[in-house]
Amino acid sequence: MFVKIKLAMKNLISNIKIAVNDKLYVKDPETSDLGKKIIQNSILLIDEIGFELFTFKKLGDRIQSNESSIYRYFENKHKLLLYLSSWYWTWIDYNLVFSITNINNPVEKLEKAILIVTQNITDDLDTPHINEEILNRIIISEFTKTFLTKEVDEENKEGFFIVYKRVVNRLIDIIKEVNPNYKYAKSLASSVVEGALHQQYIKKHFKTITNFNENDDVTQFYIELVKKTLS
Amino acid sequence: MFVKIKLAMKNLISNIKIAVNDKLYVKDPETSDLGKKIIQNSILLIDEIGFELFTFKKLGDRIQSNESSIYRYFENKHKLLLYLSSWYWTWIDYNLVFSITNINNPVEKLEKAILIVTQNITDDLDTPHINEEILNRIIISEFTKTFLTKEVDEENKEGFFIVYKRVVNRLIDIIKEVNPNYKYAKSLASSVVEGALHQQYIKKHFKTITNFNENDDVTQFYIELVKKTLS
DNA sequence: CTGAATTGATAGTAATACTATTAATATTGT
DNA sequence: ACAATATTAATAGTATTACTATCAATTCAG
Repeated sequence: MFVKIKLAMKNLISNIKIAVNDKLYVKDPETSDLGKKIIQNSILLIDEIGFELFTFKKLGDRIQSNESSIYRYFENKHKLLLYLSSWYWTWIDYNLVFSITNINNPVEKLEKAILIVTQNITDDLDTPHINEEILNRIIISEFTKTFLTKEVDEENKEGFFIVYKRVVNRLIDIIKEVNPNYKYAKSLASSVVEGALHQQYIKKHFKTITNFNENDDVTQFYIELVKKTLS
Repeated sequence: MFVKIKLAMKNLISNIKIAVNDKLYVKDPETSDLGKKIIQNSILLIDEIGFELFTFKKLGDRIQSNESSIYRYFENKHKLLLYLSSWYWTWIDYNLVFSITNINNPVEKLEKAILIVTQNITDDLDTPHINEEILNRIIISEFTKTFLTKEVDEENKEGFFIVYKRVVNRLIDIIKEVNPNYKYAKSLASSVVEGALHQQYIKKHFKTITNFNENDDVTQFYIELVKKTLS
């Protein structure tokens, strides 16, 4: 029965187009083949060579298209990364909402929510042109850079980070449900979401300062940490 | 008596040159006036315009020196940022070690250590050409970028991040002293050090997902979190 | 006070991050 | 089926960046 409901939800999600803030693109990449190719291959190329070395020229070469055509979809690579990030957090948000629907026990809800934001991601086959596992790797190594810029405040006002903050706010609400008297619900929630990305990064690159191996989930660490902090 | 010892230590620190991994520079900037000017003004300029827009040309203009002269000290701006970061973490490490010397109670040690890595920094007058308050702002907004690159693993092997990891390791040791049975000492310590930077950033830029105002210390949040987690 | 080291000035290169223009191709509406 | 329109491709061009190389000027040290 539970499985059936989950499948029904999954079907639902596969028909919902993930809507991204329209200030992030010049032309919506979801509306054309070239657009989808840009999204799909930018994810692969950024994963391969990193965001710093990624250019629209290289992407054009890879998809046998022209640099200038890519500029018709995105103003610059920073906006493209913001687009990919918004897409990712929207997808996480859907998963979060679905995973806690119909669950009434706050602690159970908390555990499910933490799982969603901390677990290792595998590809979601409902989105053929986007590989979530690879997108997750990009988020782990590149997302932080989207807001560590001189333009944060303007871009924040334009709503480029709302989806990310929405995910954090869902966690905040659940934390408050579990313990309405806890003083630092906001900081705890934002710590978990950002911290999970950092732990996933260092388990690959700074192995001496983490207790996890590359394939481990960091989930248990965060569930224990949050539950103890709220007790 | 305690104050006297602290002052004696402070005098000690003022005579100890903060040594930075010599692979990070071409010529040691501490050995010349121009070198010190480069350090001093790179901190100010990066703080003003951000690391992305910072160039050696602009720095040269500012210190009435030449771009090519700056290249005689640092290979590129990335190495310069790594230098500043190493300097910062070495300075934090000194402060950490001094603040816990002669303290035997592990919990007290823990609280002092967390204070050092989470508190708002003010200028240390023992280092005339380096303004720690501003350097701290740079670390908050730029340090994470030093390791979120495709070259992390090589640079990590070259030891560019040892001082940072040394600070984390000091915390790990103290955490283990407080609770030798806790399974995630490493991840907890690295979470606190990186998390504190993130909380300090968002209290300025993403105010809705933190419980702190710009001038608040995030220390209390972390002390409570760690103590509860270890209990 | 002379030779070595340091710094400054200038020039040059390849790559990046675009903009502009025009041509080629595909799509659509009637 | 065909003209109008939209989309994409190709090419060229610009300012800036991130350097390297060379040589002249200055400083410093024995």
